[in-house]
Amino acid sequence: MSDKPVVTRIAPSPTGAMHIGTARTALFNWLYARHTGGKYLLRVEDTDRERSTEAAVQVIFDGLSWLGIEADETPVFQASRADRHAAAVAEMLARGSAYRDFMTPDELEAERTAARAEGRVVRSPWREAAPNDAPDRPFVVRLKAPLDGETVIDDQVKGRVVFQNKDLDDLILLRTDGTPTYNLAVVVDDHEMGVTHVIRGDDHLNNAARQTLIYQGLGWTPPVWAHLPLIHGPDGTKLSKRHGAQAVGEFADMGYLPEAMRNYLAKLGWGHGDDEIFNDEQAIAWFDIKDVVGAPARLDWDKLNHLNNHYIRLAEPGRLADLVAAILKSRDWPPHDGDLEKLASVIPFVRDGAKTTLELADAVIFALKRRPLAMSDKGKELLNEETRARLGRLRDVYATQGVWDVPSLEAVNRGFAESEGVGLGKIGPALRQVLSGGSPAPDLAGALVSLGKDESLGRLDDALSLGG
RNA sequence: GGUCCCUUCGUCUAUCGGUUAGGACGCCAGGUUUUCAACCUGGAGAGAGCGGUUCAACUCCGCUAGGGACUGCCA
Repeated sequence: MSDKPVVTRIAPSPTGAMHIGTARTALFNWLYARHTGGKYLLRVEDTDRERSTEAAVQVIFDGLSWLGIEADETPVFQASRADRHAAAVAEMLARGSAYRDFMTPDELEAERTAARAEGRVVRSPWREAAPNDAPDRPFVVRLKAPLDGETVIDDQVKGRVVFQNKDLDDLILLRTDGTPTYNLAVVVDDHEMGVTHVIRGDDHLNNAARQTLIYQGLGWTPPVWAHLPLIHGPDGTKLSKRHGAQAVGEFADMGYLPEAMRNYLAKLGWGHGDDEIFNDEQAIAWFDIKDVVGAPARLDWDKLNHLNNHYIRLAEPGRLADLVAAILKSRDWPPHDGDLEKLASVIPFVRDGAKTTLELADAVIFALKRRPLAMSDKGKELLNEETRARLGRLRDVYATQGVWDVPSLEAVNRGFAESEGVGLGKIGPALRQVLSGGSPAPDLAGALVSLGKDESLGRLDDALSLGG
């Protein structure tokens, strides 16, 4: 709220996969920090020891670095800060803004039922108990929240949200085993990490009010809040596995480029006028939390594909070659010497129609095939006597062709068809089969160029000698 | 049940009370064409409903309906 430098953070919990919504939240935090010249931090919320695993932590690191949004400082692990959390609770106890609650699980359950029936919030009888009434049994520490008045969240996305304090319960700060709960840990960590802007999913909007009370109980100033709507599946329900993908890693495996994801995710819930395609510099220059849309957005595969295609067409062929090679390897495609170079030279001819690098991998196979190519049934059908003779003459034309590029070969093909007195339609399909062996391939000239003169002539010779 | 959030073309969105409600993806039609794409041109397509405030409402307010979140000693 002041002119302090902005500090944002992403605080995922390592529970197995990193949801794409978490990735977008990270993106927005990153964009806002960059936009304001502030810092963007990462904190791993691993206080749930049962679910947190090292592998799950790695998933978060991998997902974030794949997306290209690196934190400005080394990650903080929440579990390692337990002593700080405990100290904060001790402070609250001392200040009288927290109390020990000795309710048994059964009593709590009964109170919960009663409270719900009466349409009110759970209240503990220990809230006003004298300190020396303390029985000798396990207890939790609860926030002693105000019973009346209101708590206002001046949210940057949702606007002014007012909560009646009577509707806010005394949340648990420390569990029976002395470990801190999420709401306490978040407040303590955010405060001590110097976080100025908490930008997170709007499933936390209610928590913001209660966390504000904790800030007050500690005598601290709450951060600026910004609650982002969630990302839904194409059908408007919560995004889940059955929508095709949910985790960041899955998008990577499906052949999406990180810059395409960044552009697409940025456009989900935020926008800058009519701009659809923009790079990181533009996004950083334009981004402001205040422009984030308050309503949930649905994941639109068509649009993601469109953007991914755009970025595939922009990418360095060498980089795409590496990506495609990795995909082919995972399909047990045996690599040969020079394949990587071949890929880089072929990719420019086949990338226009590729929505993902998976499709790019499909599109490139025709060029990697080794002679002699197996002829498809369709190819055999097309190669009748007449066509065979014609391709023979075309082969001789190619043999004398010096400049082997797209414009020249297009001219050659047209000229040849003319000299034969037929349309290209009489030649193209058969030639395509001969060159590609029935695999998807670019247009004729593109196929010839990406194959190279020697390979093209070789494949022609193979086909023409077949059944002589 | 209680508290809170959300609601413009199929989808993502623009619109700071006055616009023929704009763009993008997708869709449809046509063009180009040797396949599939890509590409070019054109087209259809929206303010959830009902009240109110105002000279004027998609925009402000209220109600209803429909989605969603929270209501855990999970985060």
